[in-house]
Amino acid sequence: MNEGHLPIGRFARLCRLSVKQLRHYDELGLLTPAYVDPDTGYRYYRPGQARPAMLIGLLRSLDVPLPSIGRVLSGEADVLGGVRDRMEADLARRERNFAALERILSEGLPRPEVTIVREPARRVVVVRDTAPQERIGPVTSACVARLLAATGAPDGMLVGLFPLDMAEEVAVAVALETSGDVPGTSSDVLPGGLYASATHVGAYDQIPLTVHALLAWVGERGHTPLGPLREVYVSDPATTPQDRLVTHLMIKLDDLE
Amino acid sequence: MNEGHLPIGRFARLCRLSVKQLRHYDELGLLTPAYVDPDTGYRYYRPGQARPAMLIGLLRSLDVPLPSIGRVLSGEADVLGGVRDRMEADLARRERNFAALERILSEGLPRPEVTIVREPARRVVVVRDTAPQERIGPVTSACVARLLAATGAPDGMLVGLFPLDMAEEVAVAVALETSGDVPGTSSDVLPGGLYASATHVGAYDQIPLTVHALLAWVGERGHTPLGPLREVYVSDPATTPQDRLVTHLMIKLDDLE
DNA sequence: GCCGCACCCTCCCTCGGCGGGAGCCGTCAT
DNA sequence: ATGACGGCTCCCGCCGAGGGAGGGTGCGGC
Repeated sequence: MNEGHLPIGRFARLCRLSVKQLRHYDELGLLTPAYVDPDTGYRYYRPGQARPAMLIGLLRSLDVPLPSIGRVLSGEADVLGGVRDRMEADLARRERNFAALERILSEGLPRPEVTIVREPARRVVVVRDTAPQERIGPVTSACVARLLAATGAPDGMLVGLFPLDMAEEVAVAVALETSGDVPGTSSDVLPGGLYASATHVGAYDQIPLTVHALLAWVGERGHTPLGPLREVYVSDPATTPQDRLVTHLMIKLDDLE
Repeated sequence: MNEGHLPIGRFARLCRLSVKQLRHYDELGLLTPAYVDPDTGYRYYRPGQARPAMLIGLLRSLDVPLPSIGRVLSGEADVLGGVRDRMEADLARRERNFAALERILSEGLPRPEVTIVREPARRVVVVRDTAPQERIGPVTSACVARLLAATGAPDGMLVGLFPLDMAEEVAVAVALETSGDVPGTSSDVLPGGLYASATHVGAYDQIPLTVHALLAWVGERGHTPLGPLREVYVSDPATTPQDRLVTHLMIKLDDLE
C-alpha cells in the first residue's frame, strides 16, 4: 500500500503544482488521489498520476478553464476546439481594445465637435441581420454588399443602424436612400427630426470612442437619446486608408424644449 | 435642489450603465452622486456627471481596471501608459497560448521519445541574466549574442539553462562548451551524470509543451528532476524556419537505483 | 517513550467586477 | 389610498487560486 505512494507535498513538487492546486483539483474531481487515508484524510498519489497532473498544469498555463480540462481528461472530444474558438474571439476583442487604448494615448480622448442638425425623413431600402458583438464588423460589411448588389450603384447616402444597448445579439441594419422600390429588399422610412451629430475619423473598430463622446455630449445636456444610432459611411473603405475613414454618427434627440 | 437631479435608474439609462455598476462606482469613490438624500439614502445625479460616468464605461469596455480608471479620473498622469504596457504583455502571452493550443489541436499532445543519456561534465563559458517570464525569449537571444560576440565562432554545443520553478523573475544562462578560458566571461562546469532527454521540434515559444512531456515522463517513473533544465540549441534560428527548429531538452536525474 | 519539526487536514477570507435576488421602504400617478 | 415602480442594503455566486488560522500526523533523533 505504501509502495510508491507520495504525500501531497512531494507529489506537488514532482508536478510543479501547488498543494492548494492539487487539493482544488481533487475537490473538483479532476484528479483524485490514488489513496486517501480514511482516518486522517491524508491524500496519497502515485507517480503514474504525474502525467494527468502535469497535463492539467500545461492546459492551465494555456488559460484553458478547469471545467474544460475536466472534460478533456474524461476523454470528451472537441473540447479544445471550442476553447480555441473562444480564445480566438477573446484575443480579437483584446486586440481591438489595445488599439483603441493606443489611439487614446496618442491622440487623447476623442472630443469631436457635436452639432444639432434637422434631418428630413428619408425613404430607404434596408437589409437587416443580427450578429454577436464581436462579429458586427463583418456582418455589417456583408449587409452592405447585399444591399449594393440589390440596388446596383448607390444613389444616396449609406447608413448603418445599430441599437444603443449592446446586448449579446445585436440587430444590424444597413440602409440606402432611394427614390423608388427595389425588388428583393424591404423599404422603410428613417424618421426625421433633430439629431445630434458628430464625425468620426478613423478605423470602424474605433467608432465606439466617438459614440461615447457623442452620447456624453447628449447626456450632459440632459437629453435622452432615442432609437438606433445612425452611422453615415462617407468614405469608401476600399480606397481609403483605415485611419482616414470618415463616418458621421447621429442620434435622434427627444423633445428639445 | 430638484432641478435636473436624476435618480439612479434614469441616470443609468442615460449613461448606458447598470444601476449595480453606478452603486459600485459610488462605493469605490469613482463617481459620487451629486446629492444623496440623508434620510432615504437615495442617490441623485446631475446630467453633467454623464461625461465622467461614460468615461468609466468607455475605459471599462477597453478592459481598463477600475482602480486605474480612478487614477485617470483624479487627474493622475501616465496611468493609461502603464495599463497599455500591461495589456500588451498580456496580449503577447495570450497569443503564445493560442498558438500552443492550435499546435496541440493539429498535432495532438507532444509525446516525444525520452531517453536516458550519460553526459560528461562539460567545461563552458557562461553568460547570465534575469528576465520576467514573458521576456525570456528576447533576453535569451541577447545572452546568446553576447556569448558569441565574446567567443568568436562557436566551437561546441550551445546550451540554455533555465530553473524549473518559473518564478516572477527567471535566472537565464547561456553556455558554450569550450576548451579554454575566454576573457570577459565567467567559466563554469556543467555537471555530468544521467540525464533524461527529449527532442523538441518547433518554435521556441512552444518548448514548454515538450518540457511538460519530458517532466511527465520523469515524474511517472518516480524520479525527481534536479537542477536547471538544459536546452541544447541544435538549429540555427537564422536559417531554419520556426516550425523546424530542433532543440534537445535535458534534465538531470536523481539517483537511478 | 517522548520531543520537535515538517507536513497534512479543513475552513474561511481575499481578489475583480459585477449579476441575481431577498426583504424592505420611498415616490408618484391615479 | 393604492398599486406599480423604483430605490435601498445585504448576501451569494462566478473563477482559480493564494493566504492564513487552528489543529492533527508522520517520522527522525534522543
